[in-house]
Amino acid sequence: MNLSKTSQYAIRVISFMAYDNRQIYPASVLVKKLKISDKYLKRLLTTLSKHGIVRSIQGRYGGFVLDKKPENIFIYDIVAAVENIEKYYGCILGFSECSDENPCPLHEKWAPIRDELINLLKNTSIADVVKNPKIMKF
Amino acid sequence: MNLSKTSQYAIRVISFMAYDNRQIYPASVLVKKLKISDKYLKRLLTTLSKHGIVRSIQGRYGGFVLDKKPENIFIYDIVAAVENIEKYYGCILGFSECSDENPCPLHEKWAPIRDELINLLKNTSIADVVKNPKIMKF
DNA sequence: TTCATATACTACATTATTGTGGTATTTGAT
DNA sequence: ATCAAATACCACAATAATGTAGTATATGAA
Repeated sequence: MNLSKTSQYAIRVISFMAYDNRQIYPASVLVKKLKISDKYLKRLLTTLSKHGIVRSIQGRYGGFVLDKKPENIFIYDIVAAVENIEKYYGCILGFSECSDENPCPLHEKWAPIRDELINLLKNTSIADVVKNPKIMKF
Repeated sequence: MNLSKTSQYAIRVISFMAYDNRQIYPASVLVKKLKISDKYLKRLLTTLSKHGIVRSIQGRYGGFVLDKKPENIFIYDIVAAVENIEKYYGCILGFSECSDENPCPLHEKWAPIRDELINLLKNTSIADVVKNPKIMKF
């Protein structure tokens, strides 16, 4: 019951870049700092650039930069960029036809919790995350 | 953000058995009723019997019976029987060292939601589920 | 005792996620 | 123009979850 590893990686990278903002980071530096598998992180950064969350600068002295202010990048956007966000709206028992109108037996209990989670993702920006980065060891 | 398919299967089977309690169901009947892959469901039922949630009766005219009253079987027990329940207690950002004392940046917001979910699983019995089985098409 | 029909077990197949390797392409500094 | 150093791309490897096949074993009814 958590975000995918890919989402977690993405949040950590973006957070690191936000922590010391407006600087160009080559992927190699991010790999070393965050200890995420080299090729996987590079691919992830390309994905994030295609979704307008980072900007990629090719060629020598290139790298990646945040494309928005940390206050305007929300966890939800990052998760939606790297995995299928629909998953987070699904029925906890897996009934595709489950809805407010046609609820599964757990719907009334689960839906509010699910909504809280989605609101958490939607309302939490990378700026919020970076306010207390202690555990992230930047 | 939902239970694993295996957990969902398990809940549906147990719910079906609770809906018409104290009857012996051969796996073949459960497979047909619930449209879950034959061998996968049989293996799942064996797992559930090893965890004392159902009782298996071998040989001709055998099958599976609930081993407790539906009021005493909780979603949490079923999930814990078929997947690693620790997963549900984990940090949303994946930090293994994240805790109340050493929180990740999302911990304060996430922990209460996570606790609500766990309470939902712990406090909801199969009897509760079966009260409104409409969507389950029993 | 035999037999039909049930569960138990073992190994393999498929799929999705995560991780790796090699090469092509881009581009600023020289 | 060339080169170093960066991203982009493509194909494959490893792992975990889910699904399938075949066989062994159990047991009540006849």
